[in-house]
Amino acid sequence: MAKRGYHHGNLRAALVDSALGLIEEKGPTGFTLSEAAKRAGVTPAAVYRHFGGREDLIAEAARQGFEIFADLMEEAYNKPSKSTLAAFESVCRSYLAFAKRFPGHYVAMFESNISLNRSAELAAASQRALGVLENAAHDLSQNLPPEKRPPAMMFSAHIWAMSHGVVELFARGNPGTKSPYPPEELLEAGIGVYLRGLGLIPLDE
Amino acid sequence: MAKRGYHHGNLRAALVDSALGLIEEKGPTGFTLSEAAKRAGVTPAAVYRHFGGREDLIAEAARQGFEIFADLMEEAYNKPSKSTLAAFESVCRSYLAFAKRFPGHYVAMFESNISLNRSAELAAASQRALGVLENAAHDLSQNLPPEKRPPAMMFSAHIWAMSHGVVELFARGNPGTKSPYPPEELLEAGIGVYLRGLGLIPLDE
DNA sequence: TGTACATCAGTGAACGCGCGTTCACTGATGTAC
DNA sequence: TGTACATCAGTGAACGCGCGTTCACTGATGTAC
Repeated sequence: MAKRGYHHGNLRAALVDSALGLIEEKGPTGFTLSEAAKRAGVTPAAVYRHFGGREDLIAEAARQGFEIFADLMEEAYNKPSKSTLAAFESVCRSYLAFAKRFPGHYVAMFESNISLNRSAELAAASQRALGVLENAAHDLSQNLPPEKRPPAMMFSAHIWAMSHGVVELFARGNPGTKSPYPPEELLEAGIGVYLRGLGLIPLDE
Repeated sequence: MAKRGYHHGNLRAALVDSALGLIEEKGPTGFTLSEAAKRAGVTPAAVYRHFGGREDLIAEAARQGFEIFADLMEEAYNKPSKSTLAAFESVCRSYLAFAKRFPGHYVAMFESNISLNRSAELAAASQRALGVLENAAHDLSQNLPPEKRPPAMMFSAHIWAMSHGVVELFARGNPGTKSPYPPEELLEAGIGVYLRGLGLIPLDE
């Protein structure tokens, strides 16, 4: 990111970065505006040139997270592949990949108690991300005869729930909980079973 | 709970209760030792007669939560029912029922960043609860021929993940997210699909 | 039943701390001439 | 190219606050006689 500002260069971006680092290292509670400012090499007061306050900074981190999240899932979905099934599974893999690669973002998005309606931009970004998943689910469900087709929204909610559950329970270095299986394997298997249950994968495959 | 103490009666229990109320109302961050003491009608310093400190109080709330959780799931599982399938589904329903009925406990257990190994009692309680779910999954999987049988641990991890995901994403009055379906319905349907995928429910049922 | 005593749950004051936020300021940068 | 000026990003000090924790204490309770 090129310097463009007056003194710091791009303090706004640097603040978001330190916030993400803090969240990642210390959990959602571990983030403080003052500490984020300190990490960016700046006085706490300087933050107020770029953000309305503590919450706005978290919200911006979450917003960026949803944008990246949506991009990654979109990329996975649009990657040329043999089938809608393969495309869908690729999207699911990218869910977990995102959570592991951008843990700070993930926490800001889902564990910081930020309202997704706090700003229009945040709401739009989160809807875009969830929309990708829902689209993938919708397209895949077209492989089923109409009478066996689940509502796309329910379908994607199930996938989302299982993915989120795996991330929260098994993908974190959760103190005291050790995962019985690698999270990728666990999620892949779980979604496989679920898709079989819908009739989207033959039972004996 | 009968009075049994000297001055307050049973301050220890009262403190856990106020902590749970606070967590429920204000989220995991909203809990402070001082406020919990105040709600129990007592000076913050009094807390130290009963707990090592702030974290110990949360840990005790979580421990009690796991005990209740385990009891409820056990009860659901041991309730006489037509089949292992019915018993299993009953356990799943009790998962969500617990989360809705004891939201403070649920948060203390899963969102407070308490290590489950912080004390032997907490570890035991959490293992007991998860053990019930794993047993139910194990018993149900016996309905399958051995070569199609999933490892009980993976089976129960999937159910746990989906249940937890539904709770976190759709069962909370999450600000900004509105659930597309009632969480009970969503979870019941999701688990139904999953069980079909394992071959535990006929596909056309 | 009455009294003296021991116990120990809860008090109240104090602590040092870091927090989010405010404000008048300063001084590096970009711009106009 | 050089100078004067305007801008505004970041400073530094200050604020009031509630936090978790400590400590010597006090006074209600239970107990021994």
